[in-house]
Amino acid sequence: MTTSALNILAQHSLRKTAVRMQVLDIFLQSREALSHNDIESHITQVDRITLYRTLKTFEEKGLIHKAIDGGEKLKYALCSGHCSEHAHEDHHAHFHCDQCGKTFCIETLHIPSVQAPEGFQLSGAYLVLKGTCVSCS
Amino acid sequence: MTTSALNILAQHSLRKTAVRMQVLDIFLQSREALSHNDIESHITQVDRITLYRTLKTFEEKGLIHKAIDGGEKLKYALCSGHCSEHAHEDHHAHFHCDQCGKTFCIETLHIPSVQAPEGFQLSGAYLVLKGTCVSCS
DNA sequence: TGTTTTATGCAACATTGTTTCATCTTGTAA
DNA sequence: TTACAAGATGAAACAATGTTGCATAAAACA
Repeated sequence: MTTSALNILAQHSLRKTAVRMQVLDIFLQSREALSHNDIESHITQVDRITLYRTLKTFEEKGLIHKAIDGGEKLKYALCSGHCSEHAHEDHHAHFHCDQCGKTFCIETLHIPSVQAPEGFQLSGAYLVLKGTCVSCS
Repeated sequence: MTTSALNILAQHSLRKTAVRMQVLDIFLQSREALSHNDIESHITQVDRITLYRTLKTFEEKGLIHKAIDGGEKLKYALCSGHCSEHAHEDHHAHFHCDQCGKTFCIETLHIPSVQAPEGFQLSGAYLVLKGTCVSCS
């Protein structure tokens, strides 16, 4: 299995540290995208600054991706396995619940291909669904 | 014509004030979505707090809508006419330029209808395109 | 013109994010 | 195992962003 924190770090040539292991474990145990604040409140005594840097590193190296949800807070979710430093491949939609504010990756829903407007060059797209999630409805 | 700042305010039963007129004029003259900061730098001497409240009021009353662009900054754009306090109707995509960071409403591109995942109830969706805009390519 | 309602500006505060630097830890090689 | 170099962490200081309460000013209306 490749879904242990230790393996994920090794796969991306990142050093094993206490903070990184804890943060990865939180992501592995979570079904939803997490904001900086969410993570901070799950870990006992982690430095704010270190967490910012950890998330930044994880994103750059392809371990996690930003979950665009139209909300005011930036959230991250684990990449599904095929991402690397050079190519993020998160072509799925995200669902944002208006009630509880949680954000979920909808791996089964791919971004539909759209046509770029005249003169614009397209490099990617986000699709965000909003409404009420399973737990809230 | 209904596209003067004064008319827009009247249509939404909002008082005519200096700040509101200035902010609306900036939106009317802009082809792109504007962040709080963008607006602040276009107006000479406006109070930060007042601007926050003005934008909030405008959004609640249906004059402007949030332009979700996946960027770190919240941006707003003028609604196209059919919005009100009770129903925002901005079912178009937004384009975010990776180069200059500007965000444009793509009125001609409507959000495709998607199927909600099992157990989720859909109330709306955002579609964000990213790439290079006309001026930058 | 006077009164009521609403908007504004200021102060103070809360949250979020960044930079610099000294210290500690990890991985590696002797 | 130990020593070393690269990288990660934590603290302080700062910058940007956003909110709340309150006194004052302006707009709408009788």
